[in-house]
Amino acid sequence: MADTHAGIAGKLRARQAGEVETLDLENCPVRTVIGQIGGKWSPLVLQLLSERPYRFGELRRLVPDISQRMITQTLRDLERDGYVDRTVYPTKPPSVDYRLTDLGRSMFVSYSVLLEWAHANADAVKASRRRFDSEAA
Amino acid sequence: MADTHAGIAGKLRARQAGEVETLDLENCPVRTVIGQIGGKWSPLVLQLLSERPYRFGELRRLVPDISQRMITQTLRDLERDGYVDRTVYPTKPPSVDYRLTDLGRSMFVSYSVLLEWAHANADAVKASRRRFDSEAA
DNA sequence: CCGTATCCTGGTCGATACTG
DNA sequence: CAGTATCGACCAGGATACGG
Repeated sequence: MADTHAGIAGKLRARQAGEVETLDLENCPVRTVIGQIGGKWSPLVLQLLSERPYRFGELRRLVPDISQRMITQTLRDLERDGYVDRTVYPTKPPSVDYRLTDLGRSMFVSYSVLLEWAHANADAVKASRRRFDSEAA
Repeated sequence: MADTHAGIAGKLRARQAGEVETLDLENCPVRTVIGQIGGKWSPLVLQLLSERPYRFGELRRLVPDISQRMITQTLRDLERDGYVDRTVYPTKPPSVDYRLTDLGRSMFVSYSVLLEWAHANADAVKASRRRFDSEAA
């Protein structure tokens, strides 16, 4: 079982007892998930899509300073991981919209707990950061 | 107010109503927090420290394949943000231990919700990924 | 035992230009 | 409108060597 984050301390004890058990960092569930949704634009896009479906152009306009390349890539990666569903309407000109899948909504419920913590405590973190940097001299 | 992730849809409505309101991506609370704890080694280290304090060498041995440079840097950054407390015992040879602060424990409570989701659903994500990649042809 | 300093590489992201 | 293609800058992260 390749579960790096489950019971690491248990593995330490096992190792001290003489067993040889190795953590599998290649196949780590946490990295699989966090690696994508922790990206630069993913939280922003996910938050928007958690409210309602959006069209490509809407997302692009709503997220300032995002390049066309990055909005495309972010949406493709979220679709690839099964968080987002992409629907093409073959109108002229074409129209595409994006919405969360059930998996995406399920994930975002858990993610939003952390996101809310971030909102509530970002000032404390920034304060700690300033203090640390000034003490560095 | 520089709160990128709070009420973006509200800002859309405001913009559609003719107001000019810009998102501040430089000073974004989510990036401040996620940028650090979403790093490659931070989740692993935080998970370990959530169990009990650890000494530097223990952490190094517990996290396979981490370089001395990265364990040091990860711990310093977590300390800088106020999540981790570093205690030096001036013994000979010196000994240093690391433990979560109250802020760190508070953060990890929220983080662990997402971490647990990742454990439970990583297979679904990987399956979706494989499906997407094979369809790409 | 617990680090710091230096160099280097691979991947991420942005800018720009072009297409169905 | 909704993308793809290409190039280059930048930086997180790894290897290695040395210091308190």
